[in-house]
Amino acid sequence: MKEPDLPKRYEPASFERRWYAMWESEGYFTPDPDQTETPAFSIVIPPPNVTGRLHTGHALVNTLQDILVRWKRMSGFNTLWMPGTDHAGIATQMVVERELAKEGLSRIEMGREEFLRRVWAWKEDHKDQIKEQLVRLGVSCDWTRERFTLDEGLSRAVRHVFVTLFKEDLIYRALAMTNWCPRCRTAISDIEVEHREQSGKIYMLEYPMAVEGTSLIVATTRPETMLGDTAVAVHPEDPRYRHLIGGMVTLPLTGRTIPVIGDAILVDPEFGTGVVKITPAHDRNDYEAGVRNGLSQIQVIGEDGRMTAAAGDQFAGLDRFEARERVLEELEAAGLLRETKEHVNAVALCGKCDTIIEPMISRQWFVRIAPLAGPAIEVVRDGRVTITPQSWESTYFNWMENIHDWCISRQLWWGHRIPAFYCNCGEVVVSEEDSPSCPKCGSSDLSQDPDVLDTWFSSSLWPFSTMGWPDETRDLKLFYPTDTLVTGFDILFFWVARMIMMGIRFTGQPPFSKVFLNGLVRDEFGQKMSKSKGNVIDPMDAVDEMGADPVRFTLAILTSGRDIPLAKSRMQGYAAFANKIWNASRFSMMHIDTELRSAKPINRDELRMVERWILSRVNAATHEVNRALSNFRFDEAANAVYKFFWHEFCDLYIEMAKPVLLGKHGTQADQRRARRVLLEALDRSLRLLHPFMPFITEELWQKLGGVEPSIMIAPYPISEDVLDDPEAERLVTIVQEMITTVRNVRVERGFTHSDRFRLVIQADRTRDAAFYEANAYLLVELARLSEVVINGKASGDAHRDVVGGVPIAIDFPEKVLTEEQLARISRDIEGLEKELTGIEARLSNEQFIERAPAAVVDGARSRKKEILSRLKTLRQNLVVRTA
RNA sequence: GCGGGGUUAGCUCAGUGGUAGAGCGUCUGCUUUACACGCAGAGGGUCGGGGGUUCGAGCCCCUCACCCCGCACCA
Repeated sequence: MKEPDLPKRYEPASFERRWYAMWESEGYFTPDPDQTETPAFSIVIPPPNVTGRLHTGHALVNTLQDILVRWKRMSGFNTLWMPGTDHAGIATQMVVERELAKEGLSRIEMGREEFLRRVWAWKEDHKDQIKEQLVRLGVSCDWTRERFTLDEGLSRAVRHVFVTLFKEDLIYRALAMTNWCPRCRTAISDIEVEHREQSGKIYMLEYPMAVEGTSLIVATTRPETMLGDTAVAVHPEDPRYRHLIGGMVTLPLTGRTIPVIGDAILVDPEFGTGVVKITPAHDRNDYEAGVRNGLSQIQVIGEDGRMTAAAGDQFAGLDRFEARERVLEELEAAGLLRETKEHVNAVALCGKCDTIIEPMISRQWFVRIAPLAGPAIEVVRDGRVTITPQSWESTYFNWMENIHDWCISRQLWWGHRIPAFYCNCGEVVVSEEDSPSCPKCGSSDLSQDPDVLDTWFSSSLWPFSTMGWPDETRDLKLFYPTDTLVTGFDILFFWVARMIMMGIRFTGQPPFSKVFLNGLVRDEFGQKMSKSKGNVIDPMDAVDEMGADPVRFTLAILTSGRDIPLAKSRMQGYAAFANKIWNASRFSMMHIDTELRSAKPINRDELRMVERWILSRVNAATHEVNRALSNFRFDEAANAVYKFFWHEFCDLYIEMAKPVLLGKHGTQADQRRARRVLLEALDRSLRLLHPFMPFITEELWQKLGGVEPSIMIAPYPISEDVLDDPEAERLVTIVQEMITTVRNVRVERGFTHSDRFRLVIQADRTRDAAFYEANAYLLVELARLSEVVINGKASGDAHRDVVGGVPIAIDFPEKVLTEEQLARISRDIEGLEKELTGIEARLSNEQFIERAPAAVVDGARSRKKEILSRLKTLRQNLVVRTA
């Protein structure tokens, strides 16, 4: 035995950065471009915002990808994980505008060119932050291929797609009702609008009829829009009002008179007063009603959220919510505010800044999406693309089948500028060229559309634009379509669906065959993390505190397909696991020379039962980990390796191997063999663990003197049938249960750790008797016995039990039972009797015998036998004096 | 209104027809020479309520209750 060259505790800070630097400099993250024969495995990263910071959601999605990527790479695939970042139009522009505001600057004053220069500078300053944080996590992305959505190559792909879709009339420009964010000063698409229930007020306003002397009452939650009303509608069949159709009402505060119209689509006579005010310029339904009825549109709210001149002198320039108050005051004064009621409604908010959306008519670019959606629905239906968890497929279909055209123009400066050019002659030129000339009048004095594209437009091309498309590159040939996409369910519509549509349209294939949607990271009580709740866990703080491996392992073991309740205590628990791995390796190194790594293969015929057992168990864990990872069951995979390593390898195998390793039992040949098996089990364990805990496994592997230069390119264990050993599992399990029984009774009898007893095993079957004889030392050591007697005679007062069908007796120095043990035995007996009643009821049921599978019936019969034998034995224990 | 998910041990969650599980927490011992970030042992659940199918239901079907998440509507 020797002192290992290893600290007593797991100290991740001492090696994590070192190994990452080695992996990267050795080029292990970069696939071999010449290996066209090897099957490829590729993943593209969901690109984080270029100026963002890593949060727990990123930590999760990237840990999961890295587990898959490392697993596949070790399993022999030519593996590419494509990294990169997203320019994130609105988000980045907002951040930089905020920074400028601190200097008292605004982008408007600064101008487009200068502003963009500042954003690029900001991007350059921050672009490495996300990468550095991902590196701390240990992700094995191929950084030599790092991409950015505004790179020249990706921008070319964007222009090519835009122009192609425009030529096919799948992109068009139109005046339409759009969601306008007065704060971001841009239109946004429908899915960027969030709805939130809010309690507010609804107002009943009186609109006097111009001639009839009566009046109509309309209800509204947005009184300021009345300034832009151009009609009042009733249901054409409504007997209360239909005679008023064609008449006029005087629109209060404006002096305008507007018509009363009949519209069966807009008006539900059952709802409210049955009269609806129509503001075509500021409400989606009203807009459509306006188009149907040829009404004019009066824009009373401007792009900045302030009232326009058209709202009238007394309101112009007011913020829309100030205007609301003023309108109400004036109506009140005029006696036309008839009623104010509490009202709950869902307000539309900008998904980026929470500002209330103002519906506004504007000229925007749209993708005609239905023709693209059809094939994208098909590939999920026919299984060419699978979504896990599968329940998301219905959500996908539901959305795709009711999809609306996608507004892709944004009134921002940061992003891909729309490749449309306007000529003074009125011609619109859509071109991939930077400065096309007008095909109609020949002029070269065209002005480019000032707007940029929705960030998600470029994101939707990510799986192939990052690989050099539209050129036919080697990357595309080798790695496209990619294999798996891992991302959060929150961007299923924003990103996943659109990638599938664009991928099919432009490459003829869906961009990936499997989608794994991970849940939302929540706090330990299932609450959303938020700064205001103060329950946010910063993944980098956690990495600093505990190491990257425990953080990764925690995220993996919590990923079952639902939301992830992340708790500090969980991470601490898996930091303890890392320490366990560390110390088990440390123990092993006390017995293993590194040259054993090159030792000859294990001769299975020489193995002792416990050695056969541990190899069978490591094989079972190997099988389970591979199976679980294939099904994206990260929790099951992590659990399998955790349970195996801690509770089987450490708690049982190492303890069972100690007598031989320490030279207390067996020959020198036994000791050599035990070392070899210990190494084998540890080696396989570390490789199994590597995708989950890359750093600690590398550190330990290197200390063990691995054959390959790095564990990350060593082969991943695969299960081998030859290692499965049911006999060893059966016998060693019985030994374990015997040990537990002795320990248990020892405590209940009030004996201590150092008291030693004699154990008698009635092993009648000759083959098993030899096993117990040969392994008696295990029981002596682990159950702390004085001696084990096979088929001997126990004293009449010994504690008796039956373990795995084998009767045992523990000879205690006193025959006194404690109250506690008496109670325990009685409880055991009661439990067994209850179970017996159940089994007997089943066995006496003819239907059960007839219909249940034979294996189940046999199982019940042998269980009955076991219970009877155990009951008989346990009852003997009660026939003694009590204390 | 449409769709999806959930309700299992104190907490957070696994468990898709055959004798109820994990982590953390709790209780009791233990400085056993890899590890007290440890070892050993224990306690703790009529699997949301009701009904049905089945020889057998936490698991399948129906129904009720409550919770969560999308989408749509909201004058």
